[in-house]
Amino acid sequence: MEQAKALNFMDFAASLTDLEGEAKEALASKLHTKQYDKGELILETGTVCNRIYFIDSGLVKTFFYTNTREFIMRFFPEGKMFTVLDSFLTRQPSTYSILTLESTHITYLNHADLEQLCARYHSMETFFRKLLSMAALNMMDRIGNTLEEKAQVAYHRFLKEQGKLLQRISLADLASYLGITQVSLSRIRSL
Amino acid sequence: MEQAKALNFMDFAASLTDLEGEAKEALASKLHTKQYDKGELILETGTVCNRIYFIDSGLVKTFFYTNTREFIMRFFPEGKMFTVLDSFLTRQPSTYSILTLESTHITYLNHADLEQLCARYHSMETFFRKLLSMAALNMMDRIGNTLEEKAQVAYHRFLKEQGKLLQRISLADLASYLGITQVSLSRIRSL
DNA sequence: TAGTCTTTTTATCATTTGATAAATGAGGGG
DNA sequence: CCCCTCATTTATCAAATGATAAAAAGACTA
Repeated sequence: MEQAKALNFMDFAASLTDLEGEAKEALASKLHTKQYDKGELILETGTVCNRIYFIDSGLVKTFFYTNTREFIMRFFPEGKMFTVLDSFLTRQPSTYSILTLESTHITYLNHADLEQLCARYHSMETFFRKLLSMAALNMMDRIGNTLEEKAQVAYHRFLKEQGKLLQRISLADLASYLGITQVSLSRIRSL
Repeated sequence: MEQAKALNFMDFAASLTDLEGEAKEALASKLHTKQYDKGELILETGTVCNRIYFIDSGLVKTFFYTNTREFIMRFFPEGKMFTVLDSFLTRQPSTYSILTLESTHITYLNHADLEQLCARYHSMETFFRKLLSMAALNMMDRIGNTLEEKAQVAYHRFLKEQGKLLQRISLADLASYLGITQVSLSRIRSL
């Protein structure tokens, strides 16, 4: 169920479901693109997330703040789809923000358009269902890991599973992804 | 998006989507029921989870082991649907087990039947999509909380949000849900 | 009621992590 | 090449949690 390496939104969709010609055209006609510089906010806390994004190139993080610290839900590099799922589904203001960690080019689809496409084309609903399945699986994994692991184990797991990303994110960001402080991560790395 | 209080599988499905008569009949014809005593395993680690469950009455936990401890993913009381999502979707052996904490009556649907229903009826696909949405939202919530919270805060949040359940589960189970030891939980409660 | 088993609490000590501050390192612009 | 800024590491101390053992409290049965 790992998402295939897709170059763009349409390929990605096709890798999940066979979209018949008509659905495919309808989907393509609803897509938009946008370019962000490094360090730009794609979505800000308190805003409803109206879009589902595909990353053509670049890297983003989804995160939230508490009183004292920042916590990162996930990183998304090129070839992945993402959104702030709770806000996107419930239409409520998001507690998460999205920030680009690199110059990033995205393709997106609006919530209303997706709903309409799902209502009209069974195959689009299948696509969306599989997308949600992947999202749910990823999150389930993350819960299990977060519950189970000491920071040290979590760090090494990250190295193994997403080591490539380490070249592209700061240690501060990795720490807040792991749920620890940057100082604590530095300590772990030195062992 | 909170699941409405449903008395049975069919009502639950209807609360999420309008199933047309034919789909409704097809679904109803695929449902099975089963009764478990308290403390019975509904699913054991290493087995593929082939079913999606609705709890007519009772209470279960989904959990996994590490070398040293047990961790609980979630509790599910009557009126809720659940499955071991990763195994159910990927068809791989589950790392989670399901155990009844009370005498429990369930209604279930097999994976193959669900797939078939989804392929045949657009409305069933919508139902499944919404089900996955709810599951994903719940898990997202849990990640955020797990990342963010100190055990003490997590305990009080649980009291507030699911306090009723506390009457029905052991403190040991609550501890492993919160990701701490039972001794640690006892300490927190005494503050 | 006494006895037994389970659950919960208390106590002690070692380990992990957070908070804070300071030192070191790396990169960029004058 | 020097200065500035930002990222990372190191050091110190306090707080939270885990591991272990033992005591206390409850639940159930004979």
